[in-house]
Amino acid sequence: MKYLQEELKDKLIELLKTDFKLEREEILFTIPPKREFGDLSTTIPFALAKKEKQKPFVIGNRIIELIKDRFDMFSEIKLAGGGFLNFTFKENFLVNYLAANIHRKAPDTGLKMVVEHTSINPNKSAHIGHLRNACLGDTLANALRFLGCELEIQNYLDDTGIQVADVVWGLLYHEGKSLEEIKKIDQLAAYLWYLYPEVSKLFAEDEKAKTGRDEVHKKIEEKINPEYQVSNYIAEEVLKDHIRVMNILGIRYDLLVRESDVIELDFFKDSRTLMETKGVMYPSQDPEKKGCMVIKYEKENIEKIIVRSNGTITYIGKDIAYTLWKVGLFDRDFYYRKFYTYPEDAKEIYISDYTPHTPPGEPYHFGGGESVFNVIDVRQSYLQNIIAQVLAPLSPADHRKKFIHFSYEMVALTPRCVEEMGFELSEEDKKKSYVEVSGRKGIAVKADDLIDKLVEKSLYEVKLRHPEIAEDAAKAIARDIAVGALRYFMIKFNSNSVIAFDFKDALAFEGDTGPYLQYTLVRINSILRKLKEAGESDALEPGELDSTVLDKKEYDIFYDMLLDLSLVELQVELALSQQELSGIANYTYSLCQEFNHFYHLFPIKAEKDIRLKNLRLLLTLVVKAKLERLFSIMGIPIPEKM
RNA sequence: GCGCUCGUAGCUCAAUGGAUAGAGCGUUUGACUACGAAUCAAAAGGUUGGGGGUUCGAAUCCCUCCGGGCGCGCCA
Repeated sequence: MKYLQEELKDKLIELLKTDFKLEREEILFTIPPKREFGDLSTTIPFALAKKEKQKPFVIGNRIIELIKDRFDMFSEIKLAGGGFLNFTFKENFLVNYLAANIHRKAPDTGLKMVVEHTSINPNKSAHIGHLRNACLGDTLANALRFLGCELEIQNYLDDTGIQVADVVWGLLYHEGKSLEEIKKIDQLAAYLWYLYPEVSKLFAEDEKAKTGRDEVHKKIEEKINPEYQVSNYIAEEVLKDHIRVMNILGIRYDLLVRESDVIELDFFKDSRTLMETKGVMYPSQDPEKKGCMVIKYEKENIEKIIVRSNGTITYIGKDIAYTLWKVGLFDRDFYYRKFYTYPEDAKEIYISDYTPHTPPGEPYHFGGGESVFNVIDVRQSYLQNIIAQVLAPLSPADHRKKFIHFSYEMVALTPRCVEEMGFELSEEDKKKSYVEVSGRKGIAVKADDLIDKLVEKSLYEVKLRHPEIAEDAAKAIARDIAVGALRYFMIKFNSNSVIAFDFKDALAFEGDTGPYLQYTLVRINSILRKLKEAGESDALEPGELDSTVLDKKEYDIFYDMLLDLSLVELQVELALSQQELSGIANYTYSLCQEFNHFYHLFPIKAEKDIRLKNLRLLLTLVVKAKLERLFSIMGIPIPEKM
């Protein structure tokens, strides 16, 4: 079932089509700043005025002539402010509409979307920058799911890169450990968190160490032991640690893809054929790039190397091959095996492999998405633009696949935060508003450490408020609050603004924070529970609702909320079309603010007038239903109490 | 050098080219004998970095200057 504004758009286009050419995208519904202007506002007359070369109010009046008396739900359609086309709902239309559609869901689109996120180098623990990636990626996937898409979540594992070789060298030759000894290391990812900066420093200073590392890298590529075994062991162990941390935040994956398998199974062969057939890739005529296969990067009118003169494939080439597989542009496929089982519900994650593990007859349907979303920070924009440009002409003209770089800015640290963690800063860095996170330098906040601090603080707050509560129950609540705080913090900022991380802000539980949202919903649940305990109904009585019984003050607040609540689907759609998930967070926050305001003014349980009580209960139920949907999109858990 | 991006209240940030630029934190003041105070109410706080332009309308688009950040390899 389509939601309200979607139906309105369809009908407007239909009614106006003989007189005006109106695109769907030109119809934007907003809520007017003043109630007397109406309930819903559009700027259609302004948009058409430009095309028709007429005054907005002339166009507006023509539109009104065409559409008046054609809508049952409106009592008035009028022009205001020189060209705003404003609609006013009939008395009680909206309240009854929302009451009838509390649990409505978007219809299935039948479209499969592939979202790749997290994709952390498997050589150390995750840090806060990775948390932003995973929180955005998971929220993106949930938002798409909310709008009726089928989702596949992939996590790409760069197991052939130099970063893994760095720590393999560190363990084998710097620390002189054997594979057996390495296997005995407890919390390997965290161990490597400290080893990685240590060896990175050595590579910068000591040529011999660097040469040793390069040899290790080569041996890994050639599958020579013990380097190869150690590298595999590390990559998988660290990956499991990343999966564990993200699972704490409710972030999960369907498939892990190893770069080594993309290479081993020669996915590039198929993408090469495709690119050459379509003339996208060709031998360079540039003497400096003699013997290289290149593509033309239109934006800068330069050639980018895909195959080096020695026949090896560049990073861009590998990424193009993987991306082509993701959108299903060739038949070649990975082998798969089960890699990890989530302890809570036994759900499996699969991993790619280059040798057969697939039991005969067991079908796999990974890859082949309608659209592919790559959640990667803005520093990869250059590369992602190239991939997008290459991909466009390779998919059939009648069925263009979409490749979307879901870009966001990095998480940095405030100088104060860096100093608090005990690092020395240069005078120059101290003056900066933020310092870039660097796993290589060790200047970073480990995801586990941040989560621990959040849990510790929320546990303290929970015990303060509920001293009677059992330790286990308190801890479970504290975890929910910590997760809510973190996930909200990671998506509330615009994606193209740098988060200057500071513990003070990240640990805030008041105001514009996750716990504020949670508190609103926990209290709603508490009200409904108390109603039930008192033997009253916590569900809505059937029958027509009449909001005219409310006095003016209450009616105004009540009606504003109804209008805002009617925009949920629109807000989620808008966030996706703008690639700006913070809109979902901001919208949810404003709904909570409105409800908290309402709650303080007007009692629900204690109200004696049954008509008032029923209306307030309806509002509470609608807010609850909408908040639950929004929370699940953002991955914010709902604690029992707090 | 070229490309991308940011500059909004003391601080951290919102604002689909729209109607009077909004929140939180902090400051000052008030509200728990109440459906939960992780809450609510109120006050103070703004030349949206400067200048020009486009538009019925600009924080938003264009130009320019100033000040930050990031990216641009036969690395990954």
